[in-house]
Amino acid sequence: MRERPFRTAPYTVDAVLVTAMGNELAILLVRNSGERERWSLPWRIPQTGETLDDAAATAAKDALGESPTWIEQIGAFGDGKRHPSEADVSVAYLGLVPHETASPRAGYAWFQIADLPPLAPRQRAMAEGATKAIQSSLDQAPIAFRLLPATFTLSELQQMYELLLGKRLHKASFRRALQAAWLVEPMDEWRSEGRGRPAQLFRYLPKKKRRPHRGVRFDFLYP
Amino acid sequence: MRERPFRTAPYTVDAVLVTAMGNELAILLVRNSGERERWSLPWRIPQTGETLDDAAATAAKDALGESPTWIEQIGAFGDGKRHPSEADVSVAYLGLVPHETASPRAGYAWFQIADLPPLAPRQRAMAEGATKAIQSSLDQAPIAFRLLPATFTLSELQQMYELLLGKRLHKASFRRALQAAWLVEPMDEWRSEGRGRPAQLFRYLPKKKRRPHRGVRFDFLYP
DNA sequence: GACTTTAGTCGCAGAAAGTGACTAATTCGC
DNA sequence: GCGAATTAGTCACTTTCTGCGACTAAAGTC
Repeated sequence: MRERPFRTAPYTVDAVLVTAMGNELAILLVRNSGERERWSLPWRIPQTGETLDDAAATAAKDALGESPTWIEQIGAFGDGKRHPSEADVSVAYLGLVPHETASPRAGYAWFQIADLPPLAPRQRAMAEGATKAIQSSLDQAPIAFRLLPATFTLSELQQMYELLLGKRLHKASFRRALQAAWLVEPMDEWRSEGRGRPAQLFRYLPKKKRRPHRGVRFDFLYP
Repeated sequence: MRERPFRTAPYTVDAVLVTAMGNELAILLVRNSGERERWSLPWRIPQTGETLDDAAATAAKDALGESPTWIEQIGAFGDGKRHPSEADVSVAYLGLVPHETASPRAGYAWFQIADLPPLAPRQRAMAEGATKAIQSSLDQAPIAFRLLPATFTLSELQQMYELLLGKRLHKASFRRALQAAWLVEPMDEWRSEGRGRPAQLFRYLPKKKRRPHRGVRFDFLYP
């Protein structure tokens, strides 16, 4: 079983880079060299000595010029579906980028998640896996904060949550919950957005207090 | 970059099979052939045409004689750490087994999760990844039910949750939450466990009603 | 038959969430 | 300059949920 020779790269690392564009999530794709209107996720074959995480970070940096504010592996995809490379397994990473600071390099472009061009089947599965990962870790990880710039208004934060959750939230409840969770810290700055009262700026407040959880919540999503 | 020849198997699929033994979670390990007291996770190199999921199911079946009640990929592990094979990446799967019905084949044995023998570094990482996966999807997936036999008493279910959560729960609150979530269906059977009033048997009730969720819960676990 | 043990329920007090109405600070139209 | 419009931020009330102690129920033990 060992010493079996392999002729193509055994696996790739693919990056699903996500940002919030307007009122939609968007994914970064790269135009396939040679083919006219074929796009794919940015991917990379790890070099010897390069870890999976390294390879994902490099693929992201090649695409964006800078590192995502969040990057996390979402799993290995294989199962016979086709991929731009000939590898039979790809390891997918989810990367989050604030849209304000994200300027893709030449050949790369953002596509709204609901309106993706045709992709190789395995890459489509990875894109779907990424959106599921966002959904499921939305209340486990600071997803929304990583899609926003370092400072933001509470209205912007609420809009981001509404986008991610796909539903409207009540302002007072949202802010109460936010305060209870000690997630955010006010700055001494205000921003005036044209009309209306200026909004105070906040920033994400990491570490710190973990609130005591209360009882079990049977909010199962699986059947 | 392509056409680079590989001399060893490019990747393995490793199964972290978990059960609840007494008051502890336990993992199934297999004794390494040749070496006296070295153990490892059950693993397998996918054959051509075999998907990752297939390979994990096969590894689990080889170990237990039957399929786990739950199996799920938890990610790819690599990053230079050593593995029994020479592959540089392994894809880990978490499998759950009710202890009552799990009888390992020869060469396999359960080890309490807090008291594992030395493992290859990558396999240790996978075992830790599996326990983290259990923690984080405990309220997303019917983990507890997959560690119990098909029918169980509510006290058994509560004990399983207490084991998984690592804390005691209040009986009345537990049952109220359970009822609100429509997760469980009473049978027309009772079981008498020696002393005390006999307990009614229940079974897991899949599909069906999804309760309307309420507002955001900022119960972040990450810093 | 009294006592112990486990199963299962009730109901209250306090905490948290849903919601509409209110105040505050700015720009725009005139 | 001033009122309308717009966005930010807070308050107070109602409804729902949770923690918890105390209770009833049905079995075995001695």
